[in-house]
Amino acid sequence: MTDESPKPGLRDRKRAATRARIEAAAIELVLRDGIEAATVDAISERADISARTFFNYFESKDAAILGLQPQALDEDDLAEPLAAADHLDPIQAVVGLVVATMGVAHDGNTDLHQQRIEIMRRHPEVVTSQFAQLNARKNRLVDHVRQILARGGRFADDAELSGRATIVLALCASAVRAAVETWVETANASAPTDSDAPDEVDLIQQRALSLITSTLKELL
Amino acid sequence: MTDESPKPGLRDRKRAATRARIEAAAIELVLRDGIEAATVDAISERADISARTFFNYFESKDAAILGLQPQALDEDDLAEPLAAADHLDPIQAVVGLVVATMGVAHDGNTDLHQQRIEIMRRHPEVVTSQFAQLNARKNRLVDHVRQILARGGRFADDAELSGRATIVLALCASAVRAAVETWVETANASAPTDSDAPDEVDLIQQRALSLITSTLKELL
DNA sequence: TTGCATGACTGCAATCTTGCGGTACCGTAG
DNA sequence: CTACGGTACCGCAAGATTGCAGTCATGCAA
Repeated sequence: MTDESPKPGLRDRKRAATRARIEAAAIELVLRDGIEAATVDAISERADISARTFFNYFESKDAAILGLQPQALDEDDLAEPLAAADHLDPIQAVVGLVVATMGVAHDGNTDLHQQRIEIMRRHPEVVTSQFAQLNARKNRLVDHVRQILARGGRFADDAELSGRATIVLALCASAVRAAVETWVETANASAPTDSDAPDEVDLIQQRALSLITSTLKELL
Repeated sequence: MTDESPKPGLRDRKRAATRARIEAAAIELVLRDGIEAATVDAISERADISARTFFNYFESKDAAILGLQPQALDEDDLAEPLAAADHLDPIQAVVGLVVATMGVAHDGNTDLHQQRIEIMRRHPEVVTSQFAQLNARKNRLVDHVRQILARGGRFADDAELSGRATIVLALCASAVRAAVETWVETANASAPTDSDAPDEVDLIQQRALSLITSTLKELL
């Protein structure tokens, strides 16, 4: 939407275009034929690429449907919250890491966004399947969280500490999950969102955060 | 090993035998060639069945390697802990459900058991991949846990309640996971277990339970 | 003993996903 | 303008998994 980089070069422009074509094709086909009938081959054909290239752009069919970036999660992404963690209480520190890692991203495209919401309503499995990725991401944090917990010095042996860290992260992942799922359910009942919900994603984010902090308060 | 049912009928005996053959073949091949080289086709061939039949006995290659039953999880399995839940405090009630659902089963065959431990040491991914199943199982409990939590009457709105239930169950699943994983890690360091560890599985079980209860105490 | 309903086993085809190797194209240094 | 390094794309094949439909064995009733 904004014009941060005026012209990223032909290569990148083409790549972005292809990516957009895949996302659009995926959404259209899923909405039209259902999620089973929308095969990778079909989506790829509609996007004018080979099936092989499809997986060059998205990690999985589901990721393409939801438009999820590969989310490389370099150490860079963690640098800032980790630095901040030093002078925060454990709860805020953990929350910072989680937000940096598991944040529900969404680009500016409202059309696609609305259609994806519709897809999640019709096919809750896609959402579910993405939590696996979220869990994987979680594992990269366990060491950091362990250090944060260690600072508190409340957990004696190493196993206890590791267990706690794992549990705390699972809790965060589940909070995100629970927030998304209850939102999908309730949204299911009400009419398809028109314009009165400017940013449902933010609402999910908030709900998850509130769940997380309220639960962490009792754990840390 | 014991003689509970004298003769379950030819059909069932054959089925059990086939199952055992698959388990043995899977373990042998994995230990000999590594987990990648031990394809479903290879295992099936060695067990004298078709690849299709393989998936008739086990939900996945990993399940076969670890010898995991499909774990139908009928309502029957839940009947007893649910009945008991009525007159227990929430913590004990939840623990009862979790044990009934996520228990780490192992049959009496010590040979296979030892070999599986060795496999888990060499290929931690197999273990990891099984937690997906554990998560799936978890979802069937969320309603029951919600009711248990509701009895306490400490959570106002419905969303809060659902969120809590989801989180509590994630916590339990993670505790099991953490227990298994730290065990695999530490076992990694020490020499291959000989005979001094009569029942490592029980140790895991205990460790998980201790983690669960200690954490639940702070949440409920 | 015979016959039928049920469950077991199988081959086949479709899907998703990944690794490998080869070809075409973009950006840029000379 | 041209050659070169790096990407992008592509086809191919293997591997896990599932649905479908046909065949055969088993358990039980007549």
